[in-house]
Amino acid sequence: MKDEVKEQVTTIMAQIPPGRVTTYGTIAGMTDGATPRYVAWVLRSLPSDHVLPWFRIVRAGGVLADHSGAAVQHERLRAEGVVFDERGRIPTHFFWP
DNA sequence: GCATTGACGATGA
DNA sequence: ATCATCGCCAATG
Repeated sequence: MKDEVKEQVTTIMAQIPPGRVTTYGTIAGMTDGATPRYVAWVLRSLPSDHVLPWFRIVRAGGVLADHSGAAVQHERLRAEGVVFDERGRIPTHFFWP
């Protein structure tokens, strides 16, 4: 059921350790039947008062996702201790799992 | 029910 | 290395 998958996505998102990031494809692979697009849709559809670390989810290769809050996300990750290289990418060292 | 869109990913030029 | 295209799947109009 899709609600189950959405719950899996939110659960995995909440399990991301601080100072680490993960990708849409990774979450999609952990869940059953989810796709990166679906994960993205879940994040976008989250309510305003969510407490999930949505800013820890980036695109494949460690590139920030294309959304309006990318700058905020960058700032948040920087506050978490994540380091971006000069090309705006996150080293694989910060990837989770 | 069909067409468009989207916080993506992989592949090819 | 960058840019362009296709594929995926679900939601929305």
